[in-house]
Amino acid sequence: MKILIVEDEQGLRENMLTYLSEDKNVCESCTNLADALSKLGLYNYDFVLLDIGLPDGEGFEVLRYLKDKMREEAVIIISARNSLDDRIKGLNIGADDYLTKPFHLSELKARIVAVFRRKSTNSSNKLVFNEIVINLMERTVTINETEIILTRKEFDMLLYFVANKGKVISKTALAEHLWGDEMDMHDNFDFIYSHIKNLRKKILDFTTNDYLKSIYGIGYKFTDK
Amino acid sequence: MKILIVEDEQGLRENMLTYLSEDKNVCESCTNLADALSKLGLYNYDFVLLDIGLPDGEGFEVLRYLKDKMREEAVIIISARNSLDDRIKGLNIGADDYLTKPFHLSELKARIVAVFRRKSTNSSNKLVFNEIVINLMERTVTINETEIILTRKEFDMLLYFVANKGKVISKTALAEHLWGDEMDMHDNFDFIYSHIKNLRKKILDFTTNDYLKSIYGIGYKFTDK
DNA sequence: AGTTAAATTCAGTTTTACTTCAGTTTTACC
DNA sequence: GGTAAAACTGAAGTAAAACTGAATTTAACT
Repeated sequence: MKILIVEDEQGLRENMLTYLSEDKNVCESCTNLADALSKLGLYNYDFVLLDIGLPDGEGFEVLRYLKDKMREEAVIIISARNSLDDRIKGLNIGADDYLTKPFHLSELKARIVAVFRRKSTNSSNKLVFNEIVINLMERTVTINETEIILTRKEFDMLLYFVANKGKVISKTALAEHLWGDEMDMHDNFDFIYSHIKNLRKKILDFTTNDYLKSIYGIGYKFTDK
Repeated sequence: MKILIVEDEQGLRENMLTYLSEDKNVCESCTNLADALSKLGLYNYDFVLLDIGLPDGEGFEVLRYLKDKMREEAVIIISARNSLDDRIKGLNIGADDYLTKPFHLSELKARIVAVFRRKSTNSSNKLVFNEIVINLMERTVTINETEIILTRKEFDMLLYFVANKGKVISKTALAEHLWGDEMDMHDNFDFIYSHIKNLRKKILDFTTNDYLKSIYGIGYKFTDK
């Protein structure tokens, strides 16, 4: 595989370089943001190992660049900080995994293999909204890495909401999406109230943000912010 | 949304009226060409659902009228004939969609939504007036990047004002747009005063410009400058 | 079949927006 | 400036909408 290593610490960079090269990988490295973006502009890689704290900016820029250009490179973030925010931010912008310094080179290799397998089986089809991660293939939802168990209706409901993130969804539109338009619910939204309530409860058990806002008289809105 | 239904078949007309009213639309209806033109002369609508075969003429006249006056109303033609000619003729004169009887009311609604989305996405979803940004899909209003929470009536009111930016809106026109013409408010504008007051207050909490000017004895005017 | 979970209904409660009202301020016109 | 109509204001009442917990019905899975 062709791997780009973006890391300013000389020792770590050279260790990764030699260690990964032993496994028949083609490795290149650079020490700052500008060089990384320039290299990515010239070549395609299979993997980018990305330090966040770089001398000329944050590694997130690379992620944004790749996401913006719809590039296929797998990215593993390598960061000194172990904050949840950075981890989630990285995964949000499209990173595939996250590694905190210090780490064993063997762990790095294991993660590369794992990410590669996940990407090639194409089951990494996930939607990320802050601490909420929705895996479409597995039909699972995790919040802060703990899975919440949703029923069919709850999951479909959540999907419809996130598919229309930010937009206001009327209760009738919701009903039509979930039950089809044959359903006549003359002014009876009890079951919607019920499902909304249950979905909200499950979400609020693991995060304090209210993602599902009510718009009085209009409907509901799923929001990121 | 404010919808005008032009349909001479009593059953169908009443069905559409009740069905669409359920979705918080303000609906009015008439049964012939003359009334339709008269109503369009008096009020603005968001949508016109237009039957072609009317007792006193062809619905195409309405389309010509709207086109001639450069009106913004979206038009969905409803016709018993399924001839390609009519369809083409209608779309040529400026109809946005075409529906052949008989049809399901759910299909009508789906088309209304689709036409509305097409119309609104074509003309950049967001309305911007200096520091005020109105997002129709999200049903949000931000002033200097902070969101202000508006109720239904406040939001609809604001929309009506900005749609008629610079023009003076009489209180009766405002009342008719927001409540439909069934509402009789014999010289009692208390609720308008109330809503205006609340809307103004919310706006003035975040900007010092008075966008909503009162024209004594006449009405109100939303202005940019 | 029987068991469990999910979907829906129900009745009672809380919340919210809309309207009304009474009192005050502003405006146009004499 | 005085006056009456028009416009505004804060607060209170009211009905609709939304929410809730639990009960019931329905569907799903051995």
